Amino acid sequence: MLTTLKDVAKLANVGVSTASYALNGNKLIKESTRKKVLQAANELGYHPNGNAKNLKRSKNEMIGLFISGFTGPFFNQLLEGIQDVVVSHGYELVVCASNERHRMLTERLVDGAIILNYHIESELLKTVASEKMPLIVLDRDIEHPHIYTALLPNEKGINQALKHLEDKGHKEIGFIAGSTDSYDGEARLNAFKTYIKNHNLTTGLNKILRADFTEDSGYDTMRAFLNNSHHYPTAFVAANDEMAMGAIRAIEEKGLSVPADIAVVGFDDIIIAQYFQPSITTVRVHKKQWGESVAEAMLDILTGSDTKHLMKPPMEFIERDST
Amino acid sequence: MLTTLKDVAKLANVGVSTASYALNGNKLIKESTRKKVLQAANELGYHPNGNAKNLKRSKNEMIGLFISGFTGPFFNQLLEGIQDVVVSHGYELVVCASNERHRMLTERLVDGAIILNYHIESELLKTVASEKMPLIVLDRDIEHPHIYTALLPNEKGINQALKHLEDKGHKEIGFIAGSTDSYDGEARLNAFKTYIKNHNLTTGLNKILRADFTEDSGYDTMRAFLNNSHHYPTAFVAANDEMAMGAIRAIEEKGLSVPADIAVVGFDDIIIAQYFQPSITTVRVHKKQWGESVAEAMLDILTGSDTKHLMKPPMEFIERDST
DNA sequence: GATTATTTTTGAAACGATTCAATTCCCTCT
DNA sequence: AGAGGGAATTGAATCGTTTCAAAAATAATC
Repeated sequence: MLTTLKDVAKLANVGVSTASYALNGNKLIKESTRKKVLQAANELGYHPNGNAKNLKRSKNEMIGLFISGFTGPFFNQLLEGIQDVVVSHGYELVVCASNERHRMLTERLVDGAIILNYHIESELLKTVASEKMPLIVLDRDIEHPHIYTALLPNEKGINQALKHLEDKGHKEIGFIAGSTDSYDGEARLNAFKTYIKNHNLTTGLNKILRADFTEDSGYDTMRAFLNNSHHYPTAFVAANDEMAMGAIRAIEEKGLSVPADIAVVGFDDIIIAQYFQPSITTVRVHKKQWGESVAEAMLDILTGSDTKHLMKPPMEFIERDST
Repeated sequence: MLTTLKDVAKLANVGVSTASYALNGNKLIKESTRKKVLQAANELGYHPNGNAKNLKRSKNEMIGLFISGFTGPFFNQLLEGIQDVVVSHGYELVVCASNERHRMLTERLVDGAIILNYHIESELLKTVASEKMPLIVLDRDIEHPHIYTALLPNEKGINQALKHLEDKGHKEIGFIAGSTDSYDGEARLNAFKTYIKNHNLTTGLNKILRADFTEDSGYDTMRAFLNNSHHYPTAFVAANDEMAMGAIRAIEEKGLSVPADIAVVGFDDIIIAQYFQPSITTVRVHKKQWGESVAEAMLDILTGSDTKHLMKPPMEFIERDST
């Protein structure tokens, strides 16, 4: 059997409550007995049982980030930002990528959760969010007293991209959309549609290609499109960089040139975007800053000081060789 | 107050033990009462308290991966591999990046842990490893009945790289090492030294540059080296791809050409390696497979079937334009 | 030296589940 | 109608902590 607080107490020859106080640095305990207890704990290699502790305390000092998977180069920077802030406040961060049960979340093993996982249903989120466990969602919009929302300024980004293309003289612009269950993806698509309509640019439903955020899907979709159409827009906006890269591959394979024949702009500014040939014009999302501000907000919420941190992360348009 | 099992029981008008059995699908409970309980639980939005549950059951059905941070493109694929296997076995995976306390680990909030975090001291690991919580370490070698080791075949990789350079006619080869607290980094360095000695190749201590795994450090170190030396090796092996990239930048900036003047080979085969100009010759580590086999091993250990899964992940030499 | 403060220490009651052992139901069978 | 037996239910103990309220030990006061 693993060593427990009782064992420590026995060895140190004190009551278990004394042992507990001693280990937790309660100043009521005499220095000499604290020494005894510490010594005993050390000798036995004692570590407290977190489940028991958290159960009694009814808090975990732990905040969770729930994502859908570790694929894609997008997460790292966001994670870094969150991580930095969380640990600097004495909490710990756990990252869970799950697609079915989400026990860390539902069983309240964290004090607060940041959600970026479209697998988790909004209904579920509503039943777990509470005073004791606030949520910040990054990938949807939910109305609930304990669910906070931190969305990307997708519309602004798309507008900047389109403005740029318009300035370059493009009149007919297509869009490569991601899978429909992505909030951000659809937000970008909608922003695109609105802009096109308001600016009297030419496009048609058939110029809105549907892929699924992966590079391969971008390639496949663009390839299929070019094979079936004798006429094509002079520019495309993709809902993320990966698809932009795939599309460019397909375009070049078809003997057309980027950006001369077709310009392509991506979204996110993942690291490879600058190394790709041609380097990709894109909308940079400041992921690390986003992470930081989200984490700050969470900590504010947890410590009661109601938050002003939930501002949208800045976006920046980056012009490179693909336009 | 949050809703507890007792609340559910009361609403369903049954004893709390009945409620517990009902929710856990125990076949002793009559179908009609189970319905009642489920209904009540649903109505109250009940989710069990994980801490209480895990405390009583004394298991968490959760395995932890402990890494030092989310920086660097190395982790994603490893993570993916682990994640896939873990969830397909009904466990959940939590990833923790901590550098001080490691509560998830020490407080036994996971049933098993995979360690790739040089911040965690081996002494600590020895005090937490136990029958109830086995460890697999990926970044060191520990002798302990409940700590298993899964290291990369660094030596093999380095040998392949050097053989390749030798075949290309290089006689004098340098090495760009990472920071000294990395087990893999030092293993690569040592493999390099041994090979050089055994094959009578020329090098000197001054041809072993010391950087810290980041691209910038590779750049700085190589730049400093070239500025101070009138003579340089015709090839360098770097302990990872990032540093190789940095070094190449410095070399080209100096007006020398890669690979004509100096050939460079990296290690890991991170995604950018193939996009970089020139694309980087490197030793591919099959990170996803590595992750998978490690996870398989962990599950084997946890379910008692003692493991045969701990084989070293395959490595593959990839020749590209930088040599 | 008895009384009152002041430190220290401690047993016992939570926390919210699971699960054993005992009880209550409900049938079926003499 | 009473006994016997399986099915269904349940109270109570338990997991390993924290923490309250009370006891014990020590020091201070008159």
